[in-house]
Amino acid sequence: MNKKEQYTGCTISSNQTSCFENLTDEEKNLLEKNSVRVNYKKGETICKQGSFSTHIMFIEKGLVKVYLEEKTNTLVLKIVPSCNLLGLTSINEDFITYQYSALAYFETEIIQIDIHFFRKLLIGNAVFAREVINILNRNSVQVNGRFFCFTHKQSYGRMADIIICLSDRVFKNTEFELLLNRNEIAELSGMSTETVVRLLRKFKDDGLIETGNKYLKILDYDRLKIISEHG
Amino acid sequence: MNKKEQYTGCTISSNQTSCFENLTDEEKNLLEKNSVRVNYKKGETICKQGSFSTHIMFIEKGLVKVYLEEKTNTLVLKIVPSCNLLGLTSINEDFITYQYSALAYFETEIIQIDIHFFRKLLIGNAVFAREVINILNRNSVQVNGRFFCFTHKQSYGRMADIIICLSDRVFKNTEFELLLNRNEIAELSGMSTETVVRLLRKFKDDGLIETGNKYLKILDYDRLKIISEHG
DNA sequence: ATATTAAATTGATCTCTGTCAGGTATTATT
DNA sequence: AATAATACCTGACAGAGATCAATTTAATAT
Repeated sequence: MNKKEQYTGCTISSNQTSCFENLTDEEKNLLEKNSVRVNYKKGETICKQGSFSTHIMFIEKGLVKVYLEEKTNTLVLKIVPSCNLLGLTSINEDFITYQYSALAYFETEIIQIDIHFFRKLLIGNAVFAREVINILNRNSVQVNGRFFCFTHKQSYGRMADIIICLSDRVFKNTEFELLLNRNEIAELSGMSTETVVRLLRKFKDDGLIETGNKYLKILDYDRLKIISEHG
Repeated sequence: MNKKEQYTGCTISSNQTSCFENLTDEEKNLLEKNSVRVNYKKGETICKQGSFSTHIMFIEKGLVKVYLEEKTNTLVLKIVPSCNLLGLTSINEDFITYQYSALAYFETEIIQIDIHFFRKLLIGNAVFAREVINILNRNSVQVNGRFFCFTHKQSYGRMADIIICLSDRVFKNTEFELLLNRNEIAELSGMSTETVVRLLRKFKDDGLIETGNKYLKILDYDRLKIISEHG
């Protein structure tokens, strides 16, 4: 029987797509011709919500923050690692502009694929289209889970979530160099910077984690997990 | 130039799919054979999160609440009117169970389509697949907008949202019989029943709406709109 | 090394909104 | 019609977390 999954505020999809494997050699060739590689430095904007959507992006290397913005408000939808696609929403011609912004968390290499070409690929290759549907669905499920967490968990739980998430999915180690500052963690977990500071201190005082200068170490993974589930 | 859309907590997709128009006559025939019609009464469960996903559902008539649940918590993702599909997530074979629950708000007629057959349709007909992709994308955009609202707007704004939404999209009239009770409105707008009551009273006192026995009338649409945008 | 800017921290306060508890009105049932 | 059961309403209270202001620490530039 399936283990019943708990929702976590975790944003980082651990999925990696292999959708291009479904293309024929000829399609792959054409893909090559209709693509360009672009490198982004930490903090650079990869695509901007509201601007014309001219291409679909494939993350070749790096880590990308995908977020919504309106006035001064921001909502991080997901953090996307390498081997994932960005901008798929605009496959739909109703969405002539990007529906979200994306930004490089650090050094990131993107392959831009012409959107008209991408649409042609979809029409011409149903197996490929099917794989894209799968990607979209995995995405929704993940964002929905995050939505659930944001509305039902309080800060303790969300903080625990993000620590676990960083450990499990990004750095794959219980001890890691913390590349995000307090402000970025706040954004990710949907709370204020001050609250992040206070919670991290509390977790430290309680012996759950150890934090130093830009580094974080999990001391009591199990207890964090419990907080994640009940907080 | 495009008017810049504001996010609203509005849940009701005004989209209606016509994806089946892309099928050949033969496919339509097969579709007929692989489908059954089911009628649901108000409050009945149409599909249950966590149960095996055996079919995709098409809403022929009615109104459906789609929501996530975990323990005692609930999150309404969207309200879906007729001519829309449910359960598309499970096109992806990774999701052998439904990822959300759905319930009839009132008398609803559903066409259940065998999921294996639906998958075959997708593989066999790229135009159809493309339309399904469009549906999924419209869906995500809507749910994301709602996510944004829930995290950034406070109760006043969300309350205004829902009143406008009911008026514009469901009953298509500024005066309507309120089919939802306070508890259901609370669920929809992500707040407690008491808060809903208080806000409705406040809106009434401020001359924004008129409420009577199970009915609601908008008196000052423009001011509601302003509250929706700034609240 | 010093100055300047940015990030992290801490404390105090304040507000929104949920919870609880107790009402009244409305609807359903016998 | 009487009773039971919901739904609706109101007030009091409390707690989570945001905001503001001030200080310390770290990072960067001169």
